[in-house]
Amino acid sequence: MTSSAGHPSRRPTIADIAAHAGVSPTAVSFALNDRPGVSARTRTRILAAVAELGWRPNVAARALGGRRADTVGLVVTRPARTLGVEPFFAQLVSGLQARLSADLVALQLLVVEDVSAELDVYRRWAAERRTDGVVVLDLERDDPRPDELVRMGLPAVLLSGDGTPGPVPAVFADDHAAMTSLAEHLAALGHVHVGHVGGVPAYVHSARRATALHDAGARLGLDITTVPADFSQDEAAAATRALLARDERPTAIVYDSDVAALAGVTVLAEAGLDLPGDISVASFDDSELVRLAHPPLTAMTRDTFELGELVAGTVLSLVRGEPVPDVVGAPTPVLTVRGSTGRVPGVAA
Amino acid sequence: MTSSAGHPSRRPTIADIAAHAGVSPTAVSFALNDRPGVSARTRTRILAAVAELGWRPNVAARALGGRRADTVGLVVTRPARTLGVEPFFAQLVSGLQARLSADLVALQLLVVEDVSAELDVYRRWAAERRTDGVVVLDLERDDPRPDELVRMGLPAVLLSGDGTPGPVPAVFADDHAAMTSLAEHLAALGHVHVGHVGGVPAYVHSARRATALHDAGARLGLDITTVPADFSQDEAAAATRALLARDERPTAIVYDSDVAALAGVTVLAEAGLDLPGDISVASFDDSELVRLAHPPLTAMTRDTFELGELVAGTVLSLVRGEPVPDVVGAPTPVLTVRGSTGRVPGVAA
DNA sequence: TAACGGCGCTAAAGCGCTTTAGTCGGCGCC
DNA sequence: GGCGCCGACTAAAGCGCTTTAGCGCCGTTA
Repeated sequence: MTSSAGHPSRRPTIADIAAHAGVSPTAVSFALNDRPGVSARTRTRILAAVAELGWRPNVAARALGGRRADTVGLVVTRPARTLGVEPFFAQLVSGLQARLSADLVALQLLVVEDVSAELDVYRRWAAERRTDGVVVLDLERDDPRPDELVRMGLPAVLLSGDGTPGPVPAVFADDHAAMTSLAEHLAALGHVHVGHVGGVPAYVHSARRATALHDAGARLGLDITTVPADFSQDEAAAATRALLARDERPTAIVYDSDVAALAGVTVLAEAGLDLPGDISVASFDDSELVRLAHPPLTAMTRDTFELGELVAGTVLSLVRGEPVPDVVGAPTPVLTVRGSTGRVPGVAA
Repeated sequence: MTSSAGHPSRRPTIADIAAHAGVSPTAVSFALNDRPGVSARTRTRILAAVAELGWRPNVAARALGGRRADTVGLVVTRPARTLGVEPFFAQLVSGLQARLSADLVALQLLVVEDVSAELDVYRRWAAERRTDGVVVLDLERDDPRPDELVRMGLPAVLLSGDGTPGPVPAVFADDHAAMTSLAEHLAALGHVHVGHVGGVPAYVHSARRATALHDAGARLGLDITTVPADFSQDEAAAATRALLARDERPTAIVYDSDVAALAGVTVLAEAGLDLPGDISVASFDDSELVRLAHPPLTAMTRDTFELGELVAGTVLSLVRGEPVPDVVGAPTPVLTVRGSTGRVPGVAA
């Protein structure tokens, strides 16, 4: 198992394998990088030497020559602790990681306080040639990041956005269509007064979801009330209470995230409301959390792991200079009906 | 905001700032690395030039010179998708990240299939000088990783272990003591027949927990039945059903993880059992999931985020050659009693 | 006054790889 | 038969930084 003994072990360099194969380092480099200028015979001889000596590229040396760093970065601007709570992140990171590691590209993770710190990180990474590209989350209205990234020449892929082409490619899932189907589901169950615990209003995707719900509401004759909340469960709980306190108490509540939904369900339980007998609940994000709730929650299902893979694949293409569409379509979340939504109370089936 | 215009922007190198400050590159390097051989005057002049030109070190060049890569690695050997489910991981990673990024050290994440693939990754990282050190999880009995890591000279810190000094430093939380206090809690409530849905038996910490529970049981007169399960909720559910099917049905069940506990609770609910009226449930891992359950579950609480910070700090010390104790003590998880545990049914309070 | 030593600094080599600019020999062509 | 061309290969420079060796100067010491 151990490499052949002998000289006090020192990592073999391409000079070593060049000597071993009786060629120049240049030839080795060419052979390793599949470049022309080496005969098939020589190439096999070189690769044999590589295998025999157990050579591995020194990434630092490679990166120094202006090459790839074989690393993709992800900077998350959220309170560090929420990372551990939101299944979305963990799933996304798993997916990113899975796709990247298939190509032996590493994922670099960083959590920062705000967008300005995030931009600093990008600048540092670009300057240090630490990452070949980055994934950008939570696009905001008038977000400075895409333009800045273009300016500093750091390849980037946006997750989300509004589906319109921008300065950097975006992976886009149609939240609008998804939210519409949720609204239709509730309308079909006879609900009219629907509460909506939204996400951070500044986020483009949150805004899109709210808009979609209101659009669908107008069309279907629903009375939608959106109350924004941030990632915290406290805000989601407070928003739920606010909705319950309204004159026209909603008979159904839609939550923008699974964590918010769970917090909301707790409030509803404390208020003595039965699901779905007294009130229906749906979550926009599906996850383990939502499935494990009692009753399991109706939610918009999407494969976040797969989404991560898709995003990672897009970054890889971009980094390699392969053509990448301005907007990469991700599957639209699909409605999964579970026990938390039912017919509006007081109406015969 | 933008750097002063002029030459078609090119990253300033140490040569540029040397020219700008009127000294040699060597002097600049010395100044930047706080080495003697530069007068205070010159040093300030150099640092001023650095600031003015906005110089940033090129990590690749640094690493090439045999220096740090400023990166710490974490390889997780689990099915990639479970990563997104277990709050423990996400929290741990957040904590690691938080501590590392304070020192501008990056976290490299990789998920692999098995321990042999994990070792391959370590070998690659060591060969490529990609990471300065690694964090190792889920130690198993006769685990080859510590010795191998020592052999390849890659600094490593173990999370968990059994509290005895080994070839590499370990951060150790006393699961034994924690599990003991859980057992005492159940005994105090009058439970005698206690089920235990364990973790992966090969893991040292799972084994320790099981041992602790059985030890405490022997002392307190409990009848403990351990059924092992892996990370999957299916197995946890099956284990729960197995426990319910026993002649002497347990009046309380202890779960090794939060995810397992949630799956178990679902089974219990389906069986029409009321918590804690009919049966008590406790989870060894605390988390958001556990708190959001109905009723919220009694659990052993520890701050996993903080644990991550502690581990990261230990790796950093190790990498820098600072003295690190063989065993770094992490806080013992503390019992948090919630609504899921109550007096044994059929016994007067 | 000469020898010595230390300080402040520089020149130059080297880390492992890529890349540019060749060199050399053989082939086809007019 | 000389010319140009092409394929296979090499020499050498260069990426940005660290480090080793060494140089000149000044103050100290005998």
